[in-house]
Amino acid sequence: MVFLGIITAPRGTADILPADARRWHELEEAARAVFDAYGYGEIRTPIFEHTELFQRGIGEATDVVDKEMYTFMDRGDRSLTLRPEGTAGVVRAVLEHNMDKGALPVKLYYMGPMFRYERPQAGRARQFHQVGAECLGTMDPAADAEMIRMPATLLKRVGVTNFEVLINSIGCPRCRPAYVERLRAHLADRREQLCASCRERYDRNPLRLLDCKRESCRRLTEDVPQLVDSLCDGCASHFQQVRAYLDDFGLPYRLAPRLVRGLDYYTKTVFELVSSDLGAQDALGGGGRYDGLVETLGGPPMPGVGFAAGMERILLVMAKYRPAPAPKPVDAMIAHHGAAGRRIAVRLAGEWRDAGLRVEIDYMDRSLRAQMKQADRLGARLVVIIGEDEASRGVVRVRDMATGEEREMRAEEVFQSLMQKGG
RNA sequence: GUGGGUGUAGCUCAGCUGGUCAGAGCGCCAGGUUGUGGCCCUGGAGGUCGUGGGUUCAAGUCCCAUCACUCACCCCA
Repeated sequence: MVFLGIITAPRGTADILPADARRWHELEEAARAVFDAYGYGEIRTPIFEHTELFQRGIGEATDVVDKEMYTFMDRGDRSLTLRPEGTAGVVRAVLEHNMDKGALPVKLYYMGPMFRYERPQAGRARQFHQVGAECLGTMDPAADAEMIRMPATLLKRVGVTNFEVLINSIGCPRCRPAYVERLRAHLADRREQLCASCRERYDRNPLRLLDCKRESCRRLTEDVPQLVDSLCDGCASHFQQVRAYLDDFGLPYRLAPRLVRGLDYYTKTVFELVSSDLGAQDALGGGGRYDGLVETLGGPPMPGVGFAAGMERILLVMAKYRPAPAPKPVDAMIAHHGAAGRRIAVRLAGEWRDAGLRVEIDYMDRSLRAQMKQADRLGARLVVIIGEDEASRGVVRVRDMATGEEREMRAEEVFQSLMQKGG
């Protein structure tokens, strides 16, 4: 396929062609409607940031920062990184524009491309898109509950109902260290039996031991103490309240004691929305509370909670349940023949388009027959025919494509009737 | 980074055990209708059989390498 010349899109990236773009629009519109209802405003942050933002925000020990970032030096010797997630950039912008000093909470949403250097597979790409929201400045468990409800609502809006909500609480800096020590102590004597990556996790990031998929590790950690049983009073109470709100919403969820998430900034509530319609990468979205992140990024102590969902993944599931939206039918195809006819056709097309009509015209010097075929393909409601004869007599011939009826009219009359029907 | 699968026209794919295997359907273009759509009929354009080596008298068809796609591990959205 590729020999001399043609260059393909880089690995893990994809073009979104018009037929797919229509699906994207559906999702984007649904998302904006949901965020709007919840009072979230859109924020658009840069696609690249200082590398340090992610190192500090996401955490050096995470896989994302450790081995998945697209990092490069620019011509001014700055280390920059294509954003691997959205939260760090949003928090940075909030601080940079002093939004933390205004009315709280700050409620923002975003959607756009993210970049992670990984091996592509079903539902995973190097450039992918996330839609997400952040709520900064409140500890209210209702904010956590809403942050779970928003993506759930969005999914339902676009016809995705086959998903499950998983939630857990991973505690806070007051109670988590103690738990981690209990966990280590519990596993100390069987440490050597863990898989290689779990042996490393034991030192670096013990919480991740909990979600190893390996059967052998599962067995070894089966009787390990549960995080939820080790929460401090504050975290336990917070988690209870979040669950109560979810119950009030009538939003079913499953407690997932081993759900921990791969980014360092999470505290208390963490959650994922997973679907069996996806492949091995089964998360449609996820998120949680991050009460230490703002401070980590140089701001004041300020709690926050957010979620992010993978747009391609949602689209993948959407496609299973919904037909692709058809392109909008054109209002009129202006078919022409001869030099005089073409001049009039081009002028009319321009004028009608200015008025908001969808008008097509032939540029290939095709026969009337071919132009009719084209009109049919485009779903044109009517075809306006302007040949030598019509041109010289100052009229146009109008064919109704549904009924096949045809008659002569003045161009202005056709325009008026199109405008009436179009509303 | 590690493993498995796949790679033939724009698209979906046939091509068995190496020797008319370079094909079909759809799509596209044109004609049947010297100014008229959807159906139908006819014709046409379009392919270094991913790429590079090798084995062989002969290779889409076997071997090796490489690239790409894909699925899984890992990790997550």
